[in-house]
This record gives sequence, C-alpha cells and structure tokens, in this order.
Amino acid sequence: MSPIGKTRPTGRDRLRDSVLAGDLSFLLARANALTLAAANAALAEHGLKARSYSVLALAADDVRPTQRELAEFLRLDPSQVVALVDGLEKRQLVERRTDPADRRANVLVATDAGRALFARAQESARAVELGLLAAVTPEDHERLAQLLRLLAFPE
Amino acid sequence: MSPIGKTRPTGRDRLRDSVLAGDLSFLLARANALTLAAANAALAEHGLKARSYSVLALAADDVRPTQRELAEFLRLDPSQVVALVDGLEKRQLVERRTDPADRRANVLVATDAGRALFARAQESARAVELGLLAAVTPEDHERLAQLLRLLAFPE
DNA sequence: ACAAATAATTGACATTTTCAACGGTCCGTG
DNA sequence: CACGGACCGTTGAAAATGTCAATTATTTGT
Repeated sequence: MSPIGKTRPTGRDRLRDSVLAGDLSFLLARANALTLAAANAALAEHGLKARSYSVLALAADDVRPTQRELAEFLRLDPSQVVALVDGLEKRQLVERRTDPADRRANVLVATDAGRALFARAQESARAVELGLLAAVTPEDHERLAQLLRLLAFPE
Repeated sequence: MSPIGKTRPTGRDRLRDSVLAGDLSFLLARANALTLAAANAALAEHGLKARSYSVLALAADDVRPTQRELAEFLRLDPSQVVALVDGLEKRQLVERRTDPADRRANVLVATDAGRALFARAQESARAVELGLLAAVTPEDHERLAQLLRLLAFPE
C-alpha cells in the first residue's frame, strides 16, 4: 500500500497524527514554545526578552501599571516582577514612581529612552509575528487573537 | 463621563486595552500559562503533569516514538526526556525498548498499567479542556485547534 | 486608634532549561 | 572491511525560572 516499505514510514513528523496532536493544551504549549523562541531571538538584538519586552510595553503605554498589576497580567510572581523592573530601571528604560494614591504601590513609567527602545523592539516583534503567521490570512489572524483572548481572559 | 470618579477607574483589569493585549505572543503565553496550570492541577490527582501526561499519551498511542522524536515533538531537550521517561518507567507505566532497527534508539511503549492510567488521566484532561472552552462554540474550538496547528507545525 | 489586609522586597529553595561531554551504534566512503 | 563522522541516549553542571514564607511600609475598615 504505502509506497515506502520501511517500518518507520514517514520519518519526519510521524507523531502528528497521535491523539496528543488534537489536544488543545499541547497545541498551545508547542505554539507558545516556538513563538517564544522566535520572539526571544528577535528581541535579543535589543537586549530584551519576551518578559522584559512585555513590561516595557506596558510601561510605555502610559497605562501606569503597578507591579502587582504587572504580576497578575503577566502571570508572574510579584518577586519576579521586582527582578524584571530592576533590570529595566538599571538601564534607565523605566522608572518606579510611588503611586500618590497608594504609597505602598509603585507605578511604572517608561523613560524617553525606554519609549524609543520599545518602538524599535516593537518593529522586530511585529516582523516576527508576521513571519509566524505567514500561513494565516489577516482575518484568521484576528480570529485567532479573539479566541485566544477567551482563553487568556476567562470571565 | 465615567461613573467612577477615581484616578484608577475600572480597577480590575485595566491593562486589557494596552497594546500588549493585541500581541499574539502575549496572548499565547498567557493562555498557555492558565491552561497549563489548570491541566497540571487536574493531572496531579494521577501523579502526572502536563509533560509526563504528554509522554504517556504518545507511548499509549502505539506510535512507538523514540526519545529523540519525543524531544522534538514536545520541544524539550533530550536530557529532559530522559528524566521524564525515567519517572514513568520507575512507576511501570512505560517501557524502553531498544529499537531493533536502530540499536542506539529507545522506543517507548506503554504498559497495561500505563494505558489504564492514561485513560483515566485523559478523562480529567478532557474535562479541564471543556471547562476552559466553556465560552467557545464547538466550531470555534475546532477552528482554534486548526489555527494553532499552523503555528505549532510550520511547514 | 487598632487589627487585618495589601504592595513591594528579600532570601531560600525547588524546578526547569541549556549545554558540553561521553559511550555506543549507525552510515557512507574509501 | 575499516574508518571517520554523525547520531542516540545519558550524565552532570551551570544558569534561568518558578514558588514560597517572612518583613516593612502603608492602607482600610471598625
């Protein structure tokens, strides 16, 4: 039947018809792993990783997040946010301002240098994203984002 | 305008309108984090995590993967697969058989106990998946899987 | 004014990731 | 057939991440 007579036929990605390949958790994990690796590779040029890029993005967005909000949003332990912000602050990309409305909290703001770097990094990020989505139409791209939002932000 | 007069209006998830929230990498990361946590919580009952569940799934699927194929498929370092398989083998859920076609390679096969455990774990996994997708219609569920496959298995 | 709750920080510890090196096996070429 | 180079699984160490409890400063409700 099969044109190839070997015991291990297709060789390359035989596992793609396994049950696991239908598992949403697995697909998410694998898609995320590939995407994360690509993003990190592209951001390295700017001295960033996906994590620090995310923090910088939120700081540059004038949404003035507290560290706790950052932790919740990025699904990190608050102590990890401390380290992340330390790194960005040491590079003068970001500033901690104690929230006047709640002096326990720090609000994050990007410096001008931070905004400039973010703008450049965003270009790289966008390029990577487009590369990954080469096989996806713009409508499907948006549809994918919509569906992921449902998973990422359950009501 | 806004009915709330505070400086920090909505309070809860203000960050959801930031630019980052439109970033596919971020949505993937966050969706994956939540999904992974839910999966791990559900699988703990069976002494499994998402990783070991995946390995067991492939072993139980009679696809006879080598450890290298496992590593590639799950996006893990080969040395991580060693540890994973060690764990499952110690619990007699899985066996290493040296591939007769290539004596360097180990092929993974599930034991009867492994198959039985997998069947039970799969139920838990399915339940979790349905819970996470409560807000998604079955058609969209399939569409999401399709789109994720494009990201997870770029040609 | 006080007790309980919350934000950030620190430090300890566990888990995961990443990498280089090694023995055993395979494969193509001479 | 023998050899060199590639490949598989394994080990061990180092780096990065994740998890948690304790601490200080501040807020909030009573």
